[in-house]
Amino acid sequence: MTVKAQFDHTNCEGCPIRHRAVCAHCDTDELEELEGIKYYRSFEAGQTIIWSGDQMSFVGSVVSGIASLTQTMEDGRTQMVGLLLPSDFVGRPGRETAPYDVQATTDVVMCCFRKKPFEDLMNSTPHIAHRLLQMTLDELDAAREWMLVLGRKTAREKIASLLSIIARRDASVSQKAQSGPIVFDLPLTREAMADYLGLTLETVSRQISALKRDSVILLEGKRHVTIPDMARLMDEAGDDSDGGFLV
Amino acid sequence: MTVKAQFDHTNCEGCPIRHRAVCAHCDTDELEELEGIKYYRSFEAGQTIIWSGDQMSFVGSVVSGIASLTQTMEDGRTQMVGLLLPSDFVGRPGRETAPYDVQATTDVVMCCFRKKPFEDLMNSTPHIAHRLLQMTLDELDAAREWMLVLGRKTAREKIASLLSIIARRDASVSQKAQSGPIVFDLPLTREAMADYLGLTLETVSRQISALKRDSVILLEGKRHVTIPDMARLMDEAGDDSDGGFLV
DNA sequence: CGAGCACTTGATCGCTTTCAATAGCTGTGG
DNA sequence: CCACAGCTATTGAAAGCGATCAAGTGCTCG
Repeated sequence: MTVKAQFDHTNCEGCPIRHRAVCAHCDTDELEELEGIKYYRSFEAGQTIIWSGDQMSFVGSVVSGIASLTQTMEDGRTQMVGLLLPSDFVGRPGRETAPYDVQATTDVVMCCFRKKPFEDLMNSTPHIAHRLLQMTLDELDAAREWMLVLGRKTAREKIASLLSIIARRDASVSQKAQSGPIVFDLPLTREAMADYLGLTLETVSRQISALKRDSVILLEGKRHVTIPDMARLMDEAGDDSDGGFLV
Repeated sequence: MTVKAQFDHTNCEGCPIRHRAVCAHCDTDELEELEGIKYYRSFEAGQTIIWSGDQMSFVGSVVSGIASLTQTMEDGRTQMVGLLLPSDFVGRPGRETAPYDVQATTDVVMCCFRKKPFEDLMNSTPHIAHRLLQMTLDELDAAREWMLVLGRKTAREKIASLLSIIARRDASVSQKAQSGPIVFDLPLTREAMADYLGLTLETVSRQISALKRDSVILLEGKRHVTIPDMARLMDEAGDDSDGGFLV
């Protein structure tokens, strides 16, 4: 099953992630060069995009859908170490093999570049290298924020933290107003949430039920979430209201 | 009390971190430019180098000693999110305020550059920007490795993971042979270890005692550690012997 | 209708935390 | 020289939180 294209596959100007991806600061000439070496790939939910330890033949950007970076221990314990949203960059110029599994959490479309030509382009166009540095620094901040969540927060605070990150991202993507209830669909299964939070899926389920019982969130079905009071949720997450998560 | 200089403070060629720091790939001309804007600062153990939220007026490299990045919640829970060793870079070009506290864990000497001139230099010398990207990607990998430790490992595995990281770094710095026992001094208090591992200091103490009782490690005093069998320690850490931590 | 999947809920277990007491060490001052 | 404060670290006992084991619900799809 192929994911149907919602946009023009050749013209970067009309690309939905044009203003946030690694190509954000490129001028028209640079964009043309990128257009010359890019190609699209689609992945179904559940598919592994890149296996840990494999050769990485391409790098690229998530155009739509959600992918995750996961590490697995020999006995099967797994930890999600990153959530890749539209415009996020996949791959590591200058390294041969992938350090983690990259999995499609939902159906995913990626804009790919073969690694070698992209590395060459990076060396010749400072705009791309500069943007990639900024994005990597942002990811590093996000990873470190998450270390606090994993190391020091309670199960309830972990769930609230995850919900507030998803809510915040949704708000920033759809440019919604800050006030009023926030509504979104959870893009993750309970198990994926558990792997991201360092919990079991049972604990995730229990804490979501508890937050619902305490009216911190409203649930319709399993996935559709309404947050009546964002400040309340942030409080439950253990963050002061203006503290900034980056994802 | 000022830390005594162990090296020539003007000449980068003789700098002990010359081959690993952000300036590693610079040629002679670029190095001269850096020498023009650099200055050294010393910090005593326990001192805070940068406060979270403050303006960052400088960036720089750790020359000697160990610094830590820590986050603190309002109720006092703290999580160390990074360990800065000699040659590691401090600061973030392109961002105004510091996202975390930077604290001197031991006495620290830093090679500093005022932020603005450094940013200018970064734009004009691709070698620096390129090296900083590589270092940032390495740090990102290290942060993600640590997420697995924080999210999924037991207290015993966490301690073993920390010890194996310190052992490995010591080995890489002193270029020791791979085989035979590894000996080093712990540069962290039990409390600092707890903050890094997301544990309490009592649990750290108990697990160190347990590893000692089981002859995974030998202890002289509180801080002097001998590791008779590195493979055994890595096994206790839950890593396969060739798995690679980056710090 | 039954299989499969995602999720919920209950009961119990055990690891880590919490609370508390103590030891060892260093430096200070009577 | 000894007493004592202050700090780091160890160890014990008890409590609590999340994991584990287990059963059951609701939904979709063939």
